[in-house]
Amino acid sequence: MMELTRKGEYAIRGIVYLASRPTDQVCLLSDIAAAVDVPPTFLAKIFQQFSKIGLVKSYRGTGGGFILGRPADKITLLDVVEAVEGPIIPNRCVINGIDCDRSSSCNVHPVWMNVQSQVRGILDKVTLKELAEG
Amino acid sequence: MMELTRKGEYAIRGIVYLASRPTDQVCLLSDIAAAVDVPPTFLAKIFQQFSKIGLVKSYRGTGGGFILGRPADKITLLDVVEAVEGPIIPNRCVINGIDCDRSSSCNVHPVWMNVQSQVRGILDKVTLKELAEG
DNA sequence: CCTCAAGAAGACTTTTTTTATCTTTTTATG
DNA sequence: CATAAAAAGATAAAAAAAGTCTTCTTGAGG
Ligand code: SF4
Ligand code: SF4
Repeated sequence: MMELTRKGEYAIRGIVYLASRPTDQVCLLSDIAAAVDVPPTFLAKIFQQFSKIGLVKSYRGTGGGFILGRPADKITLLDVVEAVEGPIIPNRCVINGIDCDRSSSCNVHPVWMNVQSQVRGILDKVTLKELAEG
Repeated sequence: MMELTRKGEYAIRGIVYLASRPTDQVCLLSDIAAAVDVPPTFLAKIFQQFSKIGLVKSYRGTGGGFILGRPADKITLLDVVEAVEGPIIPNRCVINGIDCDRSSSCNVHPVWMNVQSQVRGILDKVTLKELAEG
């Protein structure tokens, strides 16, 4: 239960690697993919998602590649995970607005709310800077 | 991410309902299924899993059905979830023994260990008794 | 302006997991 | 023995995950 998909794992590996590189140096996707051992075409999709929400900045054409969209200490693991996996949802009923008809009287519901809150808290306290340096 | 499957949700609903019934009274699977709005054949499979690990006790034949395998305050939400969903695994590398070749130098690894520990902690503190009564 | 090197976008495929259902067997009751 | 119920196993449909392929767009450099 609660398992990160490969996509999520790949996403983290890729962007942590990027964070470990010199800040101003654009990185080739193919280089990142090779370094973190991820299928390049798959990682491309992931970085496209990153790019759309500004987690990374992309440059096209010759000499193009990727750099972080903001400083590594301003990007959290939660940002990365939610970018590719969607929100942290231990159960459907924690989604705002979408609740099951039992939720008002359900004693399990608050437990999932708590799980969600704790997990988000943990992931939000970890930045790419910490992950890249250690 | 981290979403409980329907099987897990059904499992919880079913056993919480069972915990809300008089302790000594065997419950028909079909009654439980109807009460918690779950496909009876699916719930049957779930309760078979419960039965195998002693979470519930089953009686076959006429007048048969299910009762809890032990007192409701001795069964935790973690017991129930892990019974049908398997262990709480935020990422492959938290499984004992099965670690990726990067795990020793990986800074993300401890984060998943922490997530696992926190989530297990939360679920393990909630008993069926609390859930059934409120 | 032409060519080449990158990423962007979208369609497509394969594999795995989830969500069931159906049939047959076993066990117990009366 | 007839009937009631759970156990077990096979099967199937649907959804999600994982990965590939092709085409398009953008930018640099000659
Ligand atoms: S029954 Fe309770 S735990 Fe399950 S989905 Fe509804 S509110 Fe959430
Ligand atoms: S790279 Fe790190 S987080 Fe990912 S599976 Fe390996 S040890 Fe775990």
